[in-house]
Amino acid sequence: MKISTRGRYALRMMIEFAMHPDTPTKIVQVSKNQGISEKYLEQIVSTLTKAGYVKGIRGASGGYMLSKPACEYSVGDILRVTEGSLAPVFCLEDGSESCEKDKICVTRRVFKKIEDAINGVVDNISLEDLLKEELEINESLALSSAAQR
Amino acid sequence: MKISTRGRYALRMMIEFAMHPDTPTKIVQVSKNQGISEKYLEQIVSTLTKAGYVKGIRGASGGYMLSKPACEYSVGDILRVTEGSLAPVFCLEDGSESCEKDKICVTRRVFKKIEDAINGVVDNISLEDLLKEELEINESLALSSAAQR
DNA sequence: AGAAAACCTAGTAAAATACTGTGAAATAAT
DNA sequence: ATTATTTCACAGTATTTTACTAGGTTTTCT
Repeated sequence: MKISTRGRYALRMMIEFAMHPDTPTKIVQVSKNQGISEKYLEQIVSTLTKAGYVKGIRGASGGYMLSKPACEYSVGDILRVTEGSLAPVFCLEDGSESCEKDKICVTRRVFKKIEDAINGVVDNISLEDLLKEELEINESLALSSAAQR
Repeated sequence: MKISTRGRYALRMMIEFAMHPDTPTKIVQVSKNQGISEKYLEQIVSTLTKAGYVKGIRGASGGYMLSKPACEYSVGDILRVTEGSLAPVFCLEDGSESCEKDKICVTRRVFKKIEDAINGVVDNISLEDLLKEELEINESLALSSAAQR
């Protein structure tokens, strides 16, 4: 019952992209800032581009940019596309041929409630929300380190 | 982001135990009813006994019994003990030495909210609730099959 | 005594996870 | 035009987790 590195790294990468929405962000920069392997980030970002969430710009001075403003992404969007699905059991996933016991299964109902609860959280937090929190934290860190001098 | 068979099977097994709270239920019976390997169920039930959730009675005419009334188990109890944890990331787990970025991490907050949401669901459904639903379904199935004659 | 159950420990095949590696294609800077 | 820089694409691999299987011991009822 864990969110994998793919989803977690994707979130952190998207926040990086959201920080300079007008200039492309390079993978190598994200890698350095976040301490995550470049190659692995490339792989993850490719699912984001395929989903149309980011635009890749090739060549020197290239990088990645969000294709929409940060407020239009939910955490759920990002996690679902990178994780594959947030359903806690396979029988709740979209394409799954419902396991015949469909309407008989009491545990299925429990899992549906769990799924709804998860979606309720992640669909109500936007990338912009994360960005704002991140900026607030960075600010307060800058202030406290300035105070130490 | 999936609940494993251990957790799912444990729930179904506990429902079986809850159905005859006064007589021991044999693993072989659960196995037949649920179509799950005996040996695997044995392994799962051992974590339930170690947690004190069920009592094993050895010997012929033995089996397993709930150690408390069904209303005193939450689905969360059962899932947590069999799954290990329901935290969506390792850094939220009990014994984990919080990853230094503790208070700086914006994504951690998201994951905490997810965890809280999951717990909110599973801690508010009791084994008795599941049992009742199960019995209702069985009844309606019996009625409809009787009507066919 | 014998059968039937729980209990215990170890092993194992398959899948998923978390990467690494190689190189091609596009673009900007020189 | 060439070179450097970046995304892009695809393949490979080590580790971990999952989902079991297997064999045997112990306890207790009949």
